[in-house]
Amino acid sequence: MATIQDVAKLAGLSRTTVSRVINQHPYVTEEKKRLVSKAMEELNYVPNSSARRLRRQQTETIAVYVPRITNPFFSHLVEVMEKEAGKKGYQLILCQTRYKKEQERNFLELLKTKQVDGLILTSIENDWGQIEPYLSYGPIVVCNEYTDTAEVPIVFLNQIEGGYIGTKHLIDKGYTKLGFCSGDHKSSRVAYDRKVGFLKAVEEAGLLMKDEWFFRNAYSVQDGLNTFKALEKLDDPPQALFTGSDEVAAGLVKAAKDAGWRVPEDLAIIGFDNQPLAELMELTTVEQPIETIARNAMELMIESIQSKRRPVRKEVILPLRLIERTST
Amino acid sequence: MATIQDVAKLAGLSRTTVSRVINQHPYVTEEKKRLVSKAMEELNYVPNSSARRLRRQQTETIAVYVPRITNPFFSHLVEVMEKEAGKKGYQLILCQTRYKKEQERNFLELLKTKQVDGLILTSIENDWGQIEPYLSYGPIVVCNEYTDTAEVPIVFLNQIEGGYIGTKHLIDKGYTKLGFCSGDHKSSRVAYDRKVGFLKAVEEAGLLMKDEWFFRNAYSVQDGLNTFKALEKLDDPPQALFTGSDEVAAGLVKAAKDAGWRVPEDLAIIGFDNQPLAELMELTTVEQPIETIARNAMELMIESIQSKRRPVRKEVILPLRLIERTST
DNA sequence: TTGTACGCGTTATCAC
DNA sequence: GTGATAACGCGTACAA
Repeated sequence: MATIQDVAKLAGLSRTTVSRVINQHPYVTEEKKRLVSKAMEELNYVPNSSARRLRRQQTETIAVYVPRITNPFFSHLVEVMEKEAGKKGYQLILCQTRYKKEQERNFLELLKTKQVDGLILTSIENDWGQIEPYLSYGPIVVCNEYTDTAEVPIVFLNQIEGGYIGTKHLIDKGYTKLGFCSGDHKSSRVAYDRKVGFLKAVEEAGLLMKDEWFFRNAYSVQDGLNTFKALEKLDDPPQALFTGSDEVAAGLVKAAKDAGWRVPEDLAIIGFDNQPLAELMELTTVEQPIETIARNAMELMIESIQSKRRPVRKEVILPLRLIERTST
Repeated sequence: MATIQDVAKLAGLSRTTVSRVINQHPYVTEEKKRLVSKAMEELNYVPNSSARRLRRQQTETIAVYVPRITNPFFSHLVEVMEKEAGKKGYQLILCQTRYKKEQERNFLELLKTKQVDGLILTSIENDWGQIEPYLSYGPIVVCNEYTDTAEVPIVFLNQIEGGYIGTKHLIDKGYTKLGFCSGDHKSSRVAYDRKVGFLKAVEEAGLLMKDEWFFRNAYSVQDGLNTFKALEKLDDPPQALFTGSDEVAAGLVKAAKDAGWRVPEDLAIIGFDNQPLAELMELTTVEQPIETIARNAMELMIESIQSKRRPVRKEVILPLRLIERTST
């Protein structure tokens, strides 16, 4: 493997000059530039990035945390982020926390050991107090999930609004017995806020709720199938169900139909996200502007890295939109 | 940021000893070990990985190429790979080639510039001749896609068999006018071989084929929808359709039903992969053992990195399985 | 406009 | 057992 030294020798110049050519510094004669280029080509030279990283104290790499990449919401987020990062010359390291606190903490070491220039969190497993100290090692941007205390750029959606408009839609359709089904309300602010929006709409309409109409820890198609099994056993099941994702909604629709229920007559179901799946299953759903939040988050990240300022809290809140189909 | 030097000073020892403790070398007194550990903790010291990389000439990072991470087949592959890599202390850099030759070539520089220890390709856009030279910079493993000439470990599925059993199933069901719909047969060996298997079954049964029953460049749900629109216009459409993915099949089923066709009576459709989507849409499909190929590929990769042997061709071929549902 | 010399933080090689 | 010293490959004050 050729080094910068080899190139210098072959070109009959110093390492400095070669380095200047590589990094496009001014004050190098065209002639020497050519000389250097020729030598580089001849030796098939490429700068060693480890050395560069050490010298420059930066890696041009960003870590993105997601619970699982197979969740379509997160894979979409990552797709856009990778694309944006690539445009600016950054790479992405993929970190799947698998909804585990410990796994998330392990990945935090990436920042501490200078393997990456910054972190983008799309979900948060630990308390912010656990994460906050790592800010002294590099910037962190939060995207999708959010917390009140974090002094970092945060890009998120108005999930209270999301919960509200979805629920309002069900109410407008005439359903009076409403169920709520989502992920973990305890640790996830997203799920929590949607519930707030849901309850707001329910209250405004003066509807009654039952404890048994709340279902939690539902993330996947399979969870949707299971949720229906639970719902089916109730003496007084809800007529309509607000869910936290299209996958869960799709699972519910499938299970309901398999059991001979009609959708939406016997059970109306609303999803969240507007994935391709939602169109296939004819799900009414609340659309999230994934590309926009992903792009915004990546821009804020790169800005943070390059400005080297101490991060400040900065909220970017984007709107949601109802898409009506036949499941409600 | 504390360095190894700072730790050494605080502990009253040399850098060497500190390094020995960090890297668990033998021949260090328990007492000094404690001294060092204490100093490290006090200074909140963490080894700088850029320096380590430079010194050790390795990055403990692996690049994985996929066309797009939003394709569920590839996101599943990546999910498993990341998990396996993590177990062995490696990280994953995600590279989306977006089905573009140039994008793929750009990413090859990662290996050349020593940003990663190795490359796993799950799709191949360029001719192998373009990729082969990079083998001198580090190991490459091919997974899912394949080529005849590559002297590297390759983990793949018997796609001829896949095409055959799917088609045979359609024939056994009594369909005689069969269509074929997949990605690009030119560049993708996977698509090509499935077609070989398809034709083999068709020929064995002595069925006739029409050129207009072949549809190509179909990858997504949307492509499935479009394909139906094309099929619908034919004077003599096929009765059953073999497709290269569950997404395409799902799109077809949706479009067919929307147009008032019955599935499978008016048009039978078989998918490929057995994703959650296949269950939801009741698709008969050919199951691929994704986890197994992902795990195998990652193991071969890490083995290649650690053994530092010149790679040899090594095929790992795994079987496929038919899953019957109501779409056929 | 070009070159010299030093440092980035680690680890491997020798001595002792 | 422990420590000095020399790489690893690059970038940049500073000097010329």
